[in-house]
Amino acid sequence: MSLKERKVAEKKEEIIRMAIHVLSEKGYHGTTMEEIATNLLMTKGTVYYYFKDKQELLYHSQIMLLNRSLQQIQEVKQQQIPVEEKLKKSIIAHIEYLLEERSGFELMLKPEQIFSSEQLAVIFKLRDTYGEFFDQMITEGIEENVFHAADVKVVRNIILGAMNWVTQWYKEDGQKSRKELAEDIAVYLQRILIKQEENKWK
Amino acid sequence: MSLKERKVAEKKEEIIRMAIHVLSEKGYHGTTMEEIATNLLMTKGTVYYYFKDKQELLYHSQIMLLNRSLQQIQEVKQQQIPVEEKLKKSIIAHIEYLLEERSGFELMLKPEQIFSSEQLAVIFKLRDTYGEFFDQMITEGIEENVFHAADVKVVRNIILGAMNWVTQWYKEDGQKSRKELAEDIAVYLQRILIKQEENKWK
DNA sequence: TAGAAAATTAACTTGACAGTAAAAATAGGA
DNA sequence: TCCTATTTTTACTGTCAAGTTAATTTTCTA
Repeated sequence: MSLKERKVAEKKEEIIRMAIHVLSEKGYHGTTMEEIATNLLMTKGTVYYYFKDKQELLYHSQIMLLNRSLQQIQEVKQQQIPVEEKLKKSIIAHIEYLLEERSGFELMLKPEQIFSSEQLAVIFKLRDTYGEFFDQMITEGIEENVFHAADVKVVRNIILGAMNWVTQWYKEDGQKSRKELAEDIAVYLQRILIKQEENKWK
Repeated sequence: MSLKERKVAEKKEEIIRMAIHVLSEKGYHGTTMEEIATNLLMTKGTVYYYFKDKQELLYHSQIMLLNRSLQQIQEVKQQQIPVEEKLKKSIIAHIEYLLEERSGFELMLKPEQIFSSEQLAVIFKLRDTYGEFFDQMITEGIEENVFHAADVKVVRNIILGAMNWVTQWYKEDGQKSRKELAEDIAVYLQRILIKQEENKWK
């Protein structure tokens, strides 16, 4: 029983991964169920055996991506390091993950066009939880007087925007590795918040 | 003759504007020519009379948006003000325009999925020109020693990303007006580059 | 190893939408 | 007012992809 269930789950995951892959290249409407299936050497019917319809498949793709992101940031959060370090690590982790999946994320842009309101509720909840992690870090930094006071929500979204935009312009051409890029961006974004060294001399 | 031509041009523009509007809500594949037409109280056939096909219509939508952006930033560029002010004004203008059209821009995200390579070349050229304005300001600021040295390309894209992301999260609910929001974001983004006041006291 | 349950396929239906073409309406000048 | 250009509509075709269904194959178990 559990074995069989695991097999089904595995298959589902396989399909979801491919869906993420294809969807990211062609967008929701540009992707056909047939194409997803063919890429996995199966037929459309099989995909429909595991997923009710295209929407549901895409929905699960989003959930998987979001959950993995959440897991990552949760790990960072638990570490016993200064808050500015946490923020930096979170930014780096986010960008690296984004570039790895360079993709699925891109269809997160207009979910209202696609999902049912129940599905949207779940997606937005997860997104929000993710965003709140950043809020917490920012607030913490402000309270500890490491960061400038700021409109937390605005700053959070500046950071998210700058990070998520990376897929739009970064080319994997060797100029800068993903890691280097992520670190650079983290440093620049930190500047928005961190109080300068100079203050310590006053 | 010229009068007739102007009439045609006006009609085309009317269609383009509606196309931008509908496309922005539903995305490229989610938008039908019929819908664009119906919204303008005309029939699909009329739209095809003015535009060869859907792709061409969308293409012209993009060009219009980009050209208007360019015009705006060019105006800012010509002003005789300090470079950090120029940057700030450019950011504010960009965000305000973005929120006004809250829309058409969103389909700029994956143009490769839609346009022919000739069309793409034009679009990318315009985009690039736009980006270069920011590069110039950043470089200028660094040379004048007003800004920190930085990887210009990375910083430019952080700024663009943070700005363009606004459509994803800003709600027109009165908490903050567009103008206030734009100004706040400009201030935060400036911090990435501007050398702090404190330096003057060293 | 028989036979049921699960998984897969092939062939089909359906609907939607891009694009077309010819007819109809509207204008504007002679 | 008639005639020609332009503009608009109507009704159509063709295609493509989502989703279905029944038949077939595979897998598992008693």
